[in-house]
Amino acid sequence: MPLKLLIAEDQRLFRQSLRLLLERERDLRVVGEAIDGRDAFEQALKLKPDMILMDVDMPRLDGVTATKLIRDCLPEVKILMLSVHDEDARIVAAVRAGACGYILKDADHAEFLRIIRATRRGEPLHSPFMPDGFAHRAVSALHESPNASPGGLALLTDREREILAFAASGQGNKEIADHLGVSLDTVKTHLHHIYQKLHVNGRVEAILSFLQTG
Amino acid sequence: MPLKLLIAEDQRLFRQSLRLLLERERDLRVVGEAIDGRDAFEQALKLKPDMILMDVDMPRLDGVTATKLIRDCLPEVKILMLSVHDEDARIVAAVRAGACGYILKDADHAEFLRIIRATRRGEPLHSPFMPDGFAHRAVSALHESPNASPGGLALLTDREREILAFAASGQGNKEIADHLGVSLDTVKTHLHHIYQKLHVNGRVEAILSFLQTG
DNA sequence: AACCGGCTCACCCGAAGGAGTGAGAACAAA
DNA sequence: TTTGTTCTCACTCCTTCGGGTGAGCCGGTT
Repeated sequence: MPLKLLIAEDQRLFRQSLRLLLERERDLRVVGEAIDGRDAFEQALKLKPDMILMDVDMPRLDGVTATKLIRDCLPEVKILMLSVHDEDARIVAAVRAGACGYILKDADHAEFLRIIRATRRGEPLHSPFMPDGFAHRAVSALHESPNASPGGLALLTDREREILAFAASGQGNKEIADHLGVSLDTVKTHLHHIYQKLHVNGRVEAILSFLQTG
Repeated sequence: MPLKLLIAEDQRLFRQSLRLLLERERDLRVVGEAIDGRDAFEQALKLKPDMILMDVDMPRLDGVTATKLIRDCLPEVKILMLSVHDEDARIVAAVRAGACGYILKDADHAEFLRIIRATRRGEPLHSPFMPDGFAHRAVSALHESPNASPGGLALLTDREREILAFAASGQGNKEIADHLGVSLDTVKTHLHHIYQKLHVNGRVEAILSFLQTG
Protein backbone atom coordinates (compact mmCIF):
# COMPACT_ATOMS: atom_id res chain seq x y z
CA MET A 1 0.00 0.00 0.00
CA PRO A 2 1.70 3.15 -1.20
CA LEU A 3 1.91 6.23 0.94
CA LYS A 4 -0.63 8.83 -0.13
CA LEU A 5 1.09 12.18 -0.38
CA LEU A 6 -0.18 15.73 -0.69
CA ILE A 7 2.22 18.40 -1.87
CA ALA A 8 1.62 21.95 -0.66
CA GLU A 9 3.99 24.31 -2.40
CA ASP A 10 3.24 27.59 -4.12
CA GLN A 11 5.94 27.53 -6.77
CA ARG A 12 4.39 25.50 -9.53
CA LEU A 13 7.61 24.46 -11.20
CA PHE A 14 9.06 23.19 -7.97
CA ARG A 15 5.80 21.51 -7.04
CA GLN A 16 5.57 19.67 -10.34
CA SER A 17 9.22 18.70 -10.34
CA LEU A 18 8.80 17.36 -6.85
CA ARG A 19 5.79 15.35 -7.92
CA LEU A 20 7.84 13.88 -10.69
CA LEU A 21 10.55 12.90 -8.28
CA LEU A 22 8.13 11.31 -5.87
CA GLU A 23 6.15 9.43 -8.47
CA ARG A 24 9.18 7.51 -9.55
CA GLU A 25 9.02 5.72 -6.20
CA ARG A 26 6.79 2.67 -6.07
CA ASP A 27 5.87 3.09 -2.41
CA LEU A 28 4.80 6.67 -2.78
CA ARG A 29 1.78 8.13 -4.48
CA VAL A 30 1.06 11.79 -4.93
CA VAL A 31 -2.69 12.17 -4.57
CA GLY A 32 -2.86 15.92 -4.83
CA GLU A 33 -1.21 19.30 -4.98
CA ALA A 34 -2.01 22.47 -3.11
CA ILE A 35 -0.90 25.94 -4.10
CA ASP A 36 -1.12 27.59 -0.69
CA GLY A 37 -1.99 26.91 2.93
CA ARG A 38 -5.71 27.30 2.62
CA ASP A 39 -5.76 25.05 -0.41
CA ALA A 40 -3.69 22.52 1.54
CA PHE A 41 -6.27 22.53 4.29
CA GLU A 42 -9.12 21.96 1.87
CA GLN A 43 -7.27 19.31 -0.12
CA ALA A 44 -6.34 17.51 3.07
CA LEU A 45 -9.97 17.31 4.17
CA LYS A 46 -11.03 16.10 0.76
CA LEU A 47 -8.22 13.68 -0.09
CA LYS A 48 -7.30 12.36 3.36
CA PRO A 49 -3.63 11.84 2.53
CA ASP A 50 -1.27 9.90 4.78
CA MET A 51 1.33 12.61 4.68
CA ILE A 52 1.60 16.23 3.63
CA LEU A 53 4.74 17.91 2.37
CA MET A 54 4.14 21.49 3.34
CA ASP A 55 6.15 24.51 2.35
CA VAL A 56 6.54 26.98 5.19
CA ASP A 57 6.38 30.04 3.04
CA MET A 58 3.12 30.24 1.13
CA PRO A 59 0.65 32.99 0.29
CA ARG A 60 -2.87 33.35 1.74
CA LEU A 61 -2.14 30.93 4.57
CA ASP A 62 1.34 30.02 5.75
CA GLY A 63 2.48 26.49 6.37
CA VAL A 64 2.54 26.79 10.14
CA THR A 65 -1.05 27.92 10.45
CA ALA A 66 -2.17 25.37 7.91
CA THR A 67 -0.41 22.66 9.91
CA LYS A 68 -2.22 23.76 13.02
CA LEU A 69 -5.60 23.64 11.28
CA ILE A 70 -5.01 20.28 9.67
CA ARG A 71 -3.73 18.68 12.86
CA ASP A 72 -6.88 19.82 14.60
CA CYS A 73 -9.16 18.16 12.08
CA LEU A 74 -7.03 15.24 10.97
CA PRO A 75 -4.70 14.28 13.84
CA GLU A 76 -3.54 11.10 12.12
CA VAL A 77 -2.02 12.82 9.11
CA LYS A 78 1.73 13.26 9.15
CA ILE A 79 3.08 16.62 8.13
CA LEU A 80 6.61 17.35 6.96
CA MET A 81 7.65 20.96 6.58
CA LEU A 82 9.73 22.22 3.68
CA SER A 83 11.91 25.23 4.29
CA VAL A 84 14.85 27.00 2.76
CA HIS A 85 16.76 27.90 5.88
CA ASP A 86 17.38 25.70 8.83
CA GLU A 87 17.59 28.82 10.97
CA ASP A 88 14.00 29.48 10.07
CA ALA A 89 12.16 30.09 13.32
CA ARG A 90 8.98 28.97 11.64
CA ILE A 91 10.29 25.42 11.60
CA VAL A 92 10.17 25.37 15.35
CA ALA A 93 6.74 26.93 15.26
CA ALA A 94 5.65 24.28 12.79
CA VAL A 95 6.88 21.45 14.97
CA ARG A 96 5.00 23.03 17.86
CA ALA A 97 1.94 23.14 15.65
CA GLY A 98 2.15 19.44 15.03
CA ALA A 99 4.57 18.86 12.19
CA CYS A 100 6.48 15.60 12.36
CA GLY A 101 9.70 17.06 11.07
CA TYR A 102 11.19 19.22 8.43
CA ILE A 103 13.21 18.95 5.27
CA LEU A 104 15.49 21.63 3.96
CA LYS A 105 15.03 22.56 0.35
CA ASP A 106 18.75 22.23 0.16
CA ALA A 107 18.48 18.55 1.03
CA ASP A 108 19.68 15.90 -1.33
CA HIS A 109 16.79 14.15 -3.05
CA ALA A 110 17.90 10.83 -1.64
CA GLU A 111 17.87 12.28 1.85
CA PHE A 112 14.52 13.76 1.03
CA LEU A 113 13.09 10.33 0.30
CA ARG A 114 14.74 8.83 3.36
CA ILE A 115 13.15 11.41 5.62
CA ILE A 116 9.75 10.76 4.12
CA ARG A 117 10.06 7.03 4.68
CA ALA A 118 11.45 7.44 8.18
CA THR A 119 8.59 9.70 9.08
CA ARG A 120 6.18 7.17 7.68
CA ARG A 121 7.62 4.58 10.06
CA GLY A 122 7.06 7.05 12.86
CA GLU A 123 10.70 7.60 13.68
CA PRO A 124 11.34 10.43 16.10
CA LEU A 125 12.55 13.89 15.24
CA HIS A 126 16.07 13.10 16.29
CA SER A 127 16.27 10.67 13.47
CA PRO A 128 19.70 10.32 11.89
CA PHE A 129 18.22 11.73 8.72
CA MET A 130 17.61 14.99 10.44
CA PRO A 131 20.32 17.52 9.79
CA ASP A 132 22.78 17.70 12.60
CA GLY A 133 22.26 20.29 15.23
CA PHE A 134 18.56 20.55 14.81
CA ALA A 135 17.83 20.87 18.47
CA HIS A 136 20.56 23.40 18.93
CA ARG A 137 19.46 25.53 16.04
CA ALA A 138 15.85 25.22 17.04
CA VAL A 139 16.63 26.58 20.45
CA SER A 140 18.73 29.33 18.94
CA ALA A 141 15.97 30.20 16.55
CA LEU A 142 13.62 30.65 19.45
CA HIS A 143 15.94 33.18 20.95
CA GLU A 144 16.60 35.01 17.74
CA SER A 145 14.63 38.02 16.72
CA PRO A 146 12.13 37.34 13.93
CA ASN A 147 13.57 40.05 11.70
CA ALA A 148 16.72 38.03 11.17
CA SER A 149 17.19 37.41 7.49
CA PRO A 150 20.32 35.33 7.04
CA GLY A 151 22.73 36.61 4.48
CA GLY A 152 21.11 40.02 4.26
CA LEU A 153 22.58 43.39 4.89
CA ALA A 154 19.80 43.99 7.36
CA LEU A 155 21.77 42.51 10.20
CA LEU A 156 24.65 44.90 9.80
CA THR A 157 24.81 47.85 12.12
CA ASP A 158 24.73 51.37 10.72
CA ARG A 159 28.43 51.73 11.23
CA GLU A 160 29.15 48.48 9.46
CA ARG A 161 27.01 49.41 6.49
CA GLU A 162 28.76 52.76 6.37
CA ILE A 163 32.15 51.14 6.28
CA LEU A 164 31.08 48.58 3.73
CA ALA A 165 29.81 51.39 1.53
CA PHE A 166 33.20 53.08 1.72
CA ALA A 167 34.90 49.82 0.85
CA ALA A 168 32.50 49.31 -2.05
CA SER A 169 33.51 52.68 -3.43
CA GLY A 170 37.01 51.37 -3.81
CA GLN A 171 38.65 52.88 -0.76
CA GLY A 172 41.29 51.08 1.24
CA ASN A 173 41.09 50.52 4.96
CA LYS A 174 43.45 53.38 5.72
CA GLU A 175 41.37 55.79 3.66
CA ILE A 176 38.18 54.69 5.35
CA ALA A 177 39.78 55.14 8.75
CA ASP A 178 40.84 58.67 7.86
CA HIS A 179 37.43 59.57 6.51
CA LEU A 180 35.67 58.39 9.63
CA GLY A 181 38.33 59.62 12.00
CA VAL A 182 38.95 56.23 13.59
CA SER A 183 41.93 53.95 13.72
CA LEU A 184 42.90 51.47 11.08
CA ASP A 185 42.33 48.62 13.49
CA THR A 186 38.77 49.72 14.09
CA VAL A 187 38.00 49.59 10.41
CA LYS A 188 39.54 46.16 10.19
CA THR A 189 37.50 44.96 13.13
CA HIS A 190 34.28 46.21 11.55
CA LEU A 191 35.11 44.54 8.28
CA HIS A 192 35.93 41.37 10.15
CA HIS A 193 32.45 41.39 11.63
CA ILE A 194 30.89 42.20 8.29
CA TYR A 195 32.52 39.20 6.65
CA GLN A 196 31.23 36.95 9.38
CA LYS A 197 27.72 38.31 9.28
CA LEU A 198 27.46 38.07 5.52
CA HIS A 199 29.16 34.69 5.40
CA VAL A 200 31.54 35.86 2.75
CA ASN A 201 35.20 35.15 2.25
CA GLY A 202 36.62 38.62 1.85
CA ARG A 203 36.34 42.18 0.72
CA VAL A 204 35.33 41.57 -2.87
CA GLU A 205 32.57 39.14 -1.97
CA ALA A 206 31.24 41.48 0.68
CA ILE A 207 31.16 44.31 -1.84
CA LEU A 208 29.35 42.15 -4.37
CA SER A 209 26.81 41.29 -1.74
CA PHE A 210 26.48 44.97 -0.93
CA LEU A 211 26.01 45.97 -4.57
CA GLN A 212 23.32 43.36 -5.11
CA THR A 213 21.31 44.17 -2.05
CA GLY A 214 22.25 47.78 -1.47
CA MET B 1 22.28 16.87 -31.00
CA PRO B 2 20.75 17.50 -27.61
CA LEU B 3 20.92 20.91 -25.99
CA LYS B 4 23.57 21.00 -23.28
CA LEU B 5 22.10 22.58 -20.18
CA LEU B 6 23.64 23.90 -16.99
CA ILE B 7 21.37 24.40 -14.01
CA ALA B 8 22.32 27.11 -11.54
CA GLU B 9 20.03 26.99 -8.55
CA ASP B 10 20.95 27.03 -4.89
CA GLN B 11 18.10 24.92 -3.56
CA ARG B 12 19.35 21.41 -4.05
CA LEU B 13 15.98 19.72 -3.99
CA PHE B 14 14.58 22.06 -6.61
CA ARG B 15 17.72 21.77 -8.65
CA GLN B 16 17.66 18.00 -8.68
CA SER B 17 13.95 17.84 -9.36
CA LEU B 18 14.44 20.20 -12.23
CA ARG B 19 17.20 18.04 -13.59
CA LEU B 20 14.89 15.07 -13.43
CA LEU B 21 12.24 16.95 -15.34
CA LEU B 22 14.68 18.05 -18.01
CA GLU B 23 16.35 14.71 -18.45
CA ARG B 24 13.11 13.10 -19.45
CA GLU B 25 13.33 15.11 -22.65
CA ARG B 26 15.31 13.54 -25.48
CA ASP B 27 16.49 16.83 -26.93
CA LEU B 28 17.83 18.17 -23.66
CA ARG B 29 20.86 17.11 -21.68
CA VAL B 30 21.81 18.43 -18.30
CA VAL B 31 25.60 18.55 -18.29
CA GLY B 32 26.04 20.14 -14.90
CA GLU B 33 24.65 21.81 -11.84
CA ALA B 34 25.84 24.89 -10.01
CA ILE B 35 24.94 25.80 -6.47
CA ASP B 36 25.51 29.55 -6.71
CA GLY B 37 26.55 32.28 -9.10
CA ARG B 38 30.24 31.83 -8.72
CA ASP B 39 29.93 28.13 -9.18
CA ALA B 40 27.83 28.79 -12.27
CA PHE B 41 30.60 30.92 -13.69
CA GLU B 42 33.20 28.27 -13.10
CA GLN B 43 31.03 25.44 -14.37
CA ALA B 44 30.18 27.45 -17.47
CA LEU B 45 33.83 27.94 -18.32
CA LYS B 46 34.54 24.29 -17.71
CA LEU B 47 31.52 22.65 -19.33
CA LYS B 48 30.77 25.11 -22.12
CA PRO B 49 27.00 24.47 -22.05
CA ASP B 50 24.65 25.70 -24.78
CA MET B 51 22.25 27.18 -22.29
CA ILE B 52 22.19 28.06 -18.61
CA LEU B 53 19.11 28.09 -16.43
CA MET B 54 20.07 30.61 -13.80
CA ASP B 55 18.24 31.42 -10.64
CA VAL B 56 18.25 35.13 -9.87
CA ASP B 57 18.50 34.75 -6.14
CA MET B 58 21.61 32.86 -5.13
CA PRO B 59 24.22 33.21 -2.40
CA ARG B 60 27.83 34.26 -2.91
CA LEU B 61 27.14 35.68 -6.35
CA ASP B 62 23.68 36.57 -7.66
CA GLY B 63 22.37 35.49 -11.02
CA VAL B 64 22.61 38.92 -12.59
CA THR B 65 26.28 39.39 -11.85
CA ALA B 66 27.00 35.82 -12.82
CA THR B 67 25.22 36.41 -16.12
CA LYS B 68 27.37 39.44 -16.74
CA LEU B 69 30.54 37.51 -16.05
CA ILE B 70 29.58 34.57 -18.19
CA ARG B 71 28.40 36.64 -21.12
CA ASP B 72 31.70 38.41 -21.12
CA CYS B 73 33.71 35.23 -21.39
CA LEU B 74 31.27 33.05 -23.32
CA PRO B 75 29.14 35.32 -25.49
CA GLU B 76 27.56 32.44 -27.38
CA VAL B 77 25.96 30.77 -24.38
CA LYS B 78 22.24 31.41 -23.89
CA ILE B 79 21.08 32.29 -20.41
CA LEU B 80 17.55 31.98 -19.09
CA MET B 81 16.77 33.52 -15.75
CA LEU B 82 14.60 31.83 -13.17
CA SER B 83 12.72 34.05 -10.78
CA VAL B 84 9.79 33.93 -8.42
CA HIS B 85 8.22 37.29 -9.20
CA ASP B 86 7.79 38.89 -12.57
CA GLU B 87 8.01 42.31 -10.94
CA ASP B 88 11.51 41.43 -9.94
CA ALA B 89 13.66 44.32 -11.07
CA ARG B 90 16.56 41.96 -11.25
CA ILE B 91 15.01 40.32 -14.28
CA VAL B 92 15.45 43.54 -16.20
CA ALA B 93 18.96 43.84 -14.88
CA ALA B 94 19.61 40.29 -15.99
CA VAL B 95 18.41 40.92 -19.52
CA ARG B 96 20.56 44.00 -19.62
CA ALA B 97 23.43 41.83 -18.49
CA GLY B 98 22.87 39.50 -21.40
CA ALA B 99 20.16 37.04 -20.43
CA CYS B 100 17.99 35.80 -23.28
CA GLY B 101 14.80 35.70 -21.27
CA TYR B 102 13.25 34.60 -18.06
CA ILE B 103 10.99 31.95 -16.64
CA LEU B 104 8.84 32.33 -13.57
CA LYS B 105 9.15 29.60 -11.01
CA ASP B 106 5.41 29.60 -11.01
CA ALA B 107 5.40 28.54 -14.65
CA ASP B 108 3.86 25.30 -15.72
CA HIS B 109 6.46 22.68 -16.53
CA ALA B 110 5.19 22.37 -20.07
CA GLU B 111 5.55 26.10 -20.55
CA PHE B 112 8.96 25.83 -18.97
CA LEU B 113 10.06 23.38 -21.64
CA ARG B 114 8.47 25.46 -24.40
CA ILE B 115 10.43 28.53 -23.34
CA ILE B 116 13.66 26.59 -23.30
CA ARG B 117 13.08 25.28 -26.81
CA ALA B 118 11.96 28.65 -28.12
CA THR B 119 15.08 30.26 -26.73
CA ARG B 120 17.17 27.56 -28.30
CA ARG B 121 15.69 28.43 -31.68
CA GLY B 122 16.60 32.03 -30.98
CA GLU B 123 13.02 33.23 -30.93
CA PRO B 124 12.54 36.78 -29.79
CA LEU B 125 11.96 37.67 -26.19
CA HIS B 126 8.34 38.70 -26.69
CA SER B 127 7.48 35.09 -27.22
CA PRO B 128 3.85 34.21 -26.54
CA PHE B 129 5.10 32.00 -23.74
CA MET B 130 6.23 35.01 -21.80
CA PRO B 131 3.81 35.95 -19.09
CA ASP B 132 2.21 39.33 -19.44
CA GLY B 133 3.33 42.02 -17.10
CA PHE B 134 5.91 44.50 -16.15
CA ALA B 135 8.99 42.44 -16.82
CA HIS B 136 7.67 41.31 -20.17
CA ARG B 137 7.29 44.87 -21.34
CA ALA B 138 10.63 45.87 -19.91
CA VAL B 139 12.32 42.99 -21.65
CA SER B 140 10.72 43.92 -24.95
CA ALA B 141 11.77 47.51 -24.54
CA LEU B 142 15.31 46.49 -23.91
CA HIS B 143 15.28 44.27 -26.93
CA GLU B 144 14.22 47.10 -29.18
CA SER B 145 17.08 49.35 -28.15
CA PRO B 146 20.28 47.41 -28.49
CA ASN B 147 23.09 49.70 -27.50
CA ALA B 148 25.81 48.58 -25.10
CA SER B 149 28.96 50.19 -26.29
CA PRO B 150 31.98 48.63 -24.68
CA GLY B 151 33.79 51.15 -22.55
CA GLY B 152 37.36 51.24 -21.37
CA LEU B 153 37.31 47.50 -21.13
CA ALA B 154 37.74 47.34 -24.88
CA LEU B 155 41.45 47.89 -24.62
CA LEU B 156 41.90 44.86 -22.47
CA THR B 157 43.04 41.68 -24.12
CA ASP B 158 40.89 38.56 -23.95
CA ARG B 159 43.09 37.09 -21.31
CA GLU B 160 42.92 40.23 -19.23
CA ARG B 161 39.15 40.39 -19.43
CA GLU B 162 38.99 36.76 -18.45
CA ILE B 163 41.14 37.33 -15.42
CA LEU B 164 39.23 40.44 -14.45
CA ALA B 165 36.02 38.44 -14.67
CA PHE B 166 37.44 35.88 -12.29
CA ALA B 167 38.50 38.62 -9.92
CA ALA B 168 35.05 40.16 -10.13
CA SER B 169 33.53 36.87 -9.08
CA GLY B 170 35.37 37.21 -5.79
CA GLN B 171 38.29 34.91 -6.40
CA GLY B 172 41.78 35.56 -5.16
CA ASN B 173 44.85 35.59 -7.36
CA LYS B 174 45.86 32.12 -6.30
CA GLU B 175 42.44 30.74 -7.15
CA ILE B 176 42.50 32.40 -10.53
CA ALA B 177 45.95 31.04 -11.23
CA ASP B 178 44.82 27.52 -10.37
CA HIS B 179 41.70 27.79 -12.50
CA LEU B 180 43.65 28.96 -15.51
CA GLY B 181 46.60 26.71 -14.91
CA VAL B 182 49.13 29.51 -14.81
CA SER B 183 51.40 30.80 -12.11
CA LEU B 184 50.45 33.29 -9.44
CA ASP B 185 52.93 35.75 -10.84
CA THR B 186 51.30 35.64 -14.24
CA VAL B 187 47.95 36.54 -12.78
CA LYS B 188 49.54 39.40 -10.90
CA THR B 189 51.19 40.68 -14.03
CA HIS B 190 47.91 40.62 -15.93
CA LEU B 191 46.15 42.46 -13.14
CA HIS B 192 48.99 44.95 -13.04
CA HIS B 193 48.40 45.71 -16.69
CA ILE B 194 44.65 45.87 -16.17
CA TYR B 195 45.00 48.48 -13.45
CA GLN B 196 47.20 50.57 -15.68
CA LYS B 197 44.92 50.32 -18.70
CA LEU B 198 41.81 51.17 -16.76
CA HIS B 199 43.55 53.90 -14.77
CA VAL B 200 42.28 52.49 -11.52
CA ASN B 201 43.96 52.20 -8.17
CA GLY B 202 43.38 48.58 -7.37
CA ARG B 203 41.32 45.47 -7.49
CA VAL B 204 38.08 46.86 -6.18
CA GLU B 205 38.04 49.83 -8.55
CA ALA B 206 38.82 47.59 -11.48
CA ILE B 207 35.95 45.31 -10.55
CA LEU B 208 33.57 48.23 -10.21
CA SER B 209 34.63 49.43 -13.63
CA PHE B 210 34.06 45.96 -14.96
CA LEU B 211 30.62 45.55 -13.47
CA GLN B 212 29.47 48.94 -14.67
CA THR B 213 30.81 48.66 -18.19
CA GLY B 214 30.76 44.94 -18.84
C1' DA C 1 65.77 39.78 -40.88
C1' DA C 2 63.95 42.95 -37.18
C1' DC C 3 59.95 44.26 -34.70
C1' DC C 4 55.92 44.12 -31.75
C1' DG C 5 52.01 42.57 -29.09
C1' DG C 6 50.45 39.16 -26.16
C1' DC C 7 51.35 35.67 -22.72
C1' DT C 8 54.17 33.70 -19.58
C1' DC C 9 57.21 33.57 -15.29
C1' DA C 10 60.46 35.15 -11.73
C1' DC C 11 62.33 38.03 -8.08
C1' DC C 12 62.17 41.81 -4.62
C1' DC C 13 59.88 44.72 -1.41
C1' DG C 14 56.52 47.27 0.99
C1' DA C 15 51.69 47.88 1.80
C1' DA C 16 47.30 46.07 2.67
C1' DG C 17 44.12 42.81 4.15
C1' DG C 18 42.36 39.22 7.23
C1' DA C 19 41.94 35.82 11.44
C1' DG C 20 41.82 35.69 16.11
C1' DT C 21 41.99 37.53 20.60
C1' DG C 22 41.19 40.65 24.32
C1' DA C 23 39.31 44.62 26.26
C1' DG C 24 37.47 49.28 27.65
C1' DA C 25 33.59 52.91 27.26
C1' DA C 26 28.96 54.39 26.29
C1' DC C 27 24.37 53.29 26.35
C1' DA C 28 19.93 50.93 26.34
C1' DA C 29 17.06 47.21 27.92
C1' DA C 30 15.57 43.75 31.21
C1' DT D 1 21.97 46.04 38.84
C1' DT D 2 22.98 43.09 35.39
C1' DT D 3 22.97 42.11 30.73
C1' DG D 4 23.75 42.99 26.06
C1' DT D 5 25.00 45.76 22.07
C1' DT D 6 27.72 48.82 19.66
C1' DC D 7 31.80 51.13 18.79
C1' DT D 8 36.28 51.60 19.76
C1' DC D 9 41.41 50.21 19.89
C1' DA D 10 45.48 47.21 20.28
C1' DC D 11 48.30 43.30 19.33
C1' DT D 12 50.12 39.10 16.94
C1' DC D 13 50.60 36.19 13.02
C1' DC D 14 50.05 35.23 8.45
C1' DT D 15 48.46 35.74 3.66
C1' DT D 16 47.56 38.42 -0.18
C1' DC D 17 48.06 42.34 -3.10
C1' DG D 18 50.41 45.71 -5.83
C1' DG D 19 54.52 48.15 -7.89
C1' DG D 20 58.51 47.61 -10.21
C1' DT D 21 61.71 45.27 -13.02
C1' DG D 22 63.50 42.03 -16.16
C1' DA D 23 63.13 38.32 -19.32
C1' DG D 24 61.88 34.33 -22.39
C1' DC D 25 58.64 32.48 -25.94
C1' DC D 26 55.46 32.62 -29.81
C1' DG D 27 53.05 34.41 -33.82
C1' DG D 28 52.19 37.79 -36.99
C1' DT D 29 53.81 42.17 -39.39
C1' DT D 30 56.77 45.15 -41.80
